[in-house]
This record gives sequence, structure tokens and C-alpha cells, in this order.
Amino acid sequence: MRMSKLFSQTLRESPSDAEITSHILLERAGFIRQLAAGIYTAMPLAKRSLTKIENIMRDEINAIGGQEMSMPVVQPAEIWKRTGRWYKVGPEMGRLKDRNGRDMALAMTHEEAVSDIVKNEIHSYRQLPVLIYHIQTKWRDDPRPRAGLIRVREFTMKDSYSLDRDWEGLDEQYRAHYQAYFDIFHRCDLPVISVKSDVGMMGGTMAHEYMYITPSGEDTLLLCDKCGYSANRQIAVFQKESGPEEEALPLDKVATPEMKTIAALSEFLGVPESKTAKAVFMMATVLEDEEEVEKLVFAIVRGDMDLNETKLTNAIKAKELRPAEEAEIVAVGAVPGYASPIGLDGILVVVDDLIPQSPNLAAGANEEGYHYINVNYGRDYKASVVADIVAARDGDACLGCGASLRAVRGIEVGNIFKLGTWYSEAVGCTYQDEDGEEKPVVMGSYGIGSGRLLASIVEEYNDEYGMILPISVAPYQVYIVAIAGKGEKGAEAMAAAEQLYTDLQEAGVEVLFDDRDESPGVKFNDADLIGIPIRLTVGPRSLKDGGVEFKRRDQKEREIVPLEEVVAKVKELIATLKAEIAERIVPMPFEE
RNA sequence: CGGGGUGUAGCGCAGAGGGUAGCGCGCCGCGUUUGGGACGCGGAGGUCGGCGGUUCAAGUCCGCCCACCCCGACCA
Repeated sequence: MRMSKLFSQTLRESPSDAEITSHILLERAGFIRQLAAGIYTAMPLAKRSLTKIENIMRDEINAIGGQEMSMPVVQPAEIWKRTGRWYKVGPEMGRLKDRNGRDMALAMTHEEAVSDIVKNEIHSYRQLPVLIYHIQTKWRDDPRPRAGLIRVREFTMKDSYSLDRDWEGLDEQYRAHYQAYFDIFHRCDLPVISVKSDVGMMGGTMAHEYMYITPSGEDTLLLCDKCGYSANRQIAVFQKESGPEEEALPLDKVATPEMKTIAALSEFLGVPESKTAKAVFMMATVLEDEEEVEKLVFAIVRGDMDLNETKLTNAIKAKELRPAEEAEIVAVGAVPGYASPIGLDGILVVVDDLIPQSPNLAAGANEEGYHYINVNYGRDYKASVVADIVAARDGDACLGCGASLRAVRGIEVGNIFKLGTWYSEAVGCTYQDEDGEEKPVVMGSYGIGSGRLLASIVEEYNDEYGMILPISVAPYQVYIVAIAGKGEKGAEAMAAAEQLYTDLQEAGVEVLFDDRDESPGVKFNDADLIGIPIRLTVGPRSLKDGGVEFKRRDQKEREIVPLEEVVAKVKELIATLKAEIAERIVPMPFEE
């Protein structure tokens, strides 16, 4: 490709609405252009990189038996109604009507489409196991798209779906994906870790997320450097230290005017926050006699800890959870700021499992301006549910080995999920087993977003001048800077550059040839910005020095290579760069 | 959805106090120049986010709306 013909242009200045590195660089280098919030055009350079990433995914998923297909983005509402997600999901799903007034949905993922196909295509155990996948557009009307390609509304995802007779089969395909995903990220040269993650409402039994660790990430992860435990904060467990044993003291009511926060209360009473109980009110949507009802949940955690909403959701099997409004709290007879489970009837009280081991806590008295001291679980009140519902924090002790957990931020670049039979049962995806019995297909789903992956790679590999793309992802392998000038020397250099361009292409090398009538500075800067791994400079000076200047984007050193050796040298370096990446592809330990 | 911010040429920005819009980069033409974002001369390009109001007169003042960005809520 000639730079003089390339459709996109580079920008000297960053667009004012870009803040994070990958967004700035992808915009400046002409890879992407924004159409609306969370909606981007992939320009030719980005498209080439994305295609490379997608081909790596194809390779790896094909290698574990995947069959590529393509499922529609616009889908009839019926299949979403069948699984209930038409009603459950809310405004995140794109909805429209076709010309006949029928409800249609824009796919946010493809479990429904898969289930529909499976229902019709799979009849016998003989057809299982099978693995299907596609690389397709998704629409999720995220309330807050941000950070360029990191969090968008329209995106392309490689999603695969495993179909098995039983859970053992699912285990096998899940493990195959577990490794294949590492291989995909490693081939893209992106360092990732896997963390255990929430399985949510889908009734799955296991899920992992692949995380690229970076401060700009949106998820918080807890890692144990000693034993290797790693989990999303949503589900991370840790050792809780109960305080020293104490005799239960008599319950007492004390005046605590204006002490509505834990910090204020603890200071006023002169006790540590760990000697207080914190009340958090949430409204949960739960299933009661097959009916969805919204209930107030009174969650109690020790004052020095934070409620983890995911854990609470799971503990009470809620479909949804949201903070309660003051009116809803008052409605059950609780007094915000001084709330107490003591003497409240008929509400769902959930206490953290550390509370029963924490004697003599200070808690609200359900009376404006008063708290109880020496509140003891069991004696003074009881809960409907006792469960781990607090969030792990940096420095907490690892449940497995006791070492200190480290909290880091990460971007989720992929996830794998044991769906089980939730969809199969909802939709009726069954097969006949050897014994003639109808059984639900056991499913798994596995996804990687290609744009977010590209953005993460750019986040990882850049310097003050621009991107430094890995050879496997770069839109081109070589960037030729032609330095011309008038006169005979200049014409000679241009001719040499043209010849080099032709020779490299004939040798199968992907070349971006900067043949523009621009000053050398512009070309060097654009070469750095776009981040092509190998830069070749041909000009009167390099020819005088004996050939072509050869430079890796990721190194400072330059050397002159004679014209007749350049092609061989380029091919050799490409092979070396590929080999360096290949070394990163290693088996990763899988933990149950 | 709550809080904050920004909308003026393709991009980045300036336009106190109302008087009909400017700078840099980029773009077009001609010429010079060619190893780290060159130079000269000549050009093109803007319903100032939208609608309404105040006024003789609105980019500027007032009201409503929209879009985009950031923080939070949210994120199968």
C-alpha cells in the first residue's frame, strides 16, 4: 500500500475528546473514526489489524474443532421472549419493528440464535459434541460508553458455543477454550491473566474472565502472588479475622445525635469501626411462588467492610438488585442512619458471616438519634440468610494460603462460561441419547471482542511517539520511508525505494510505502505513530552510506543494509519477531 | 439516571463588556526545499450544535432541546 493512496490521514494533534492512550493513538494514526458515542468506523489500517486478530481467533478455535458460521444481527423478538431476556434485559437491548410491525431485536449476544438453530438441527447424541462459532456484530446500548474502543455500544465479537451430551463433555470443551484463549492473547502478544468470575443468573457453574491488567481497567481483581488465587472482586473470597472473644454484654441504648455514618459513630463512641454494624438497604427482585417481586433487603456487614452487591445478589438468588430509596426504607419501619434489625419484622435480613462471630457491636436503634451498643447476633436478632456478602480489599488475607491479596485493575478482554442447560431447557434444545431418552444439550459460551483486544494491545505497546504494534497484529510488517529530493540523487533514491517496494511485495512481505511528497520529518513521525514493526529508510544519504537504513520500531538502533540484502534481512527479522511471539504460547495451568 | 464539562472551518483553539468571525495545523494552485512534523506567494473552506426569545442589531444575553466527553450508578 502506498501512503499517497491510503484513505485515512494521521492527525498531528489528539482529538479533544480522547483521553486514554489507545484512544488517542488509534484516532491520531487514522485507525478509527467516531460516528457517535460508542460507535466507531474501523478505517483501513484498523481493519487490517482486526482481520489479523480475527484470523488468529479462527486459527485457534478451528484447532479445537470449531466450525465457523454466521448468525444474524437482526432477530425476531420471539426467540428472546422464549428465553425471557426480551423482558429481562431492558434498554441495553436494541429493539425495532419491521415493516409489518413485528418486534425485532438487535443481537447483544447469540445464545438465543444458537439455541434456535440447535433446537432444529440437533436430534441425536451422535451429533454431539460440537463446537460452533462466528465473528459478528453485537449491539449493546451501554449507558456509558467510554475510552475509545475499550467500551463501545456496537462491536465485533468472536463468540463460540459448545454443545455437549453431558457435563463431562462441557468440561472438556471448556478446558480447550481455556487454553485456546490464552493462545489467542499470547499470539497477539497481550499479557493476560485468567480470573474466576461471577456466573450470574444463568445457572452456570463456572466462568473465567481474561484480564489485561492496566490501571485504566474497569474491573477490580484480587490476586494472590503466593498461591496464584485470582478472582474478580465481584466474587473474590478472603479470610475474615474475627476479633478477640468477648463475653456478650447487656444490650444498651445510647443517645448518638447526628451520628448517621459509621465513621461519625465510631468516633463518637470511641470504638473502632470493626465494632460497629453497618446497615445497607437494597431492593431485590426475587422469585416468590413463580412470581417476580421486589423486596427490601436489609444487609448487615461489619462497619469496617463494604457490601459486595454481586455476593449479596447470589446469596439471595436475586434477579436484580438496586439501592433502596429512603421512602422504601421508611416504609418498613426502619430509620435511615439509625437502622437496626432489632424489632423489625417481616423483612429479609442478610448478615455477613463475620457478624455472628463479632460480639458487642454498635448498631442503630431504629430511633432518630439513638444507637444500641453491645448488639449480639443470635441473642438480639436473627437473619434470614447468613452468607459472605462483603467485598475483598487490597491487603486482605488469601483464603487458601493466608498471604496478602493484591488488588489491581483490569480490562476484560474475553470470557468463558459454562452455561449448562439453562438455555437448552428454556428453548427445548434436546437430543436423544443412546437409551432413547430426551436430554437437554449442555452448553458453554465463549467470547472475545476484537476491537477491545486491539485497544488493549495499543494500551500495552506504545511510547511517546506512537504505537509499537506486535508483528502479528500490525496492519503492515514494513514501513518504507522514501526520502527523495530533486536532482539525480533524489531520483535515484526514489527509484531504489520503488524497487524495494516491489521486491518486498514479491517476497510476500506486507509493505506500507511512504511515497508521499512530504518532508522526511512527517514521514518518520507517521511511521512511528502507526507503529509498523520494521522501518526501512531509503534516501540519498542511506544510499551513500551503502544501502537502506533498517530500524525496528521497538528499538533505537539503526543499521545500513546493502540493497541486495534487504529482502532477506527483512524476512529474517519477520521470522525472528514471529518466533519471539511463538515463545509466549505456553500451556497455562487450569484450576477447578 | 445523578454530578461536572464542552459544542465556533477537516483537526486543535481564540473571540471580557452585543455591532455580522479570527489564529495555528491541514486542504487546493504555483515555485523553492528533502534525514525527525520545511519555506514563499496566491486561494478555498464557517446556517458559530438546534429551536425559540430579548434587541435596531446575538457566536456573545435569556429559555428550552440536542450531541459529545469525564466521574458515579450501570455493564448477559
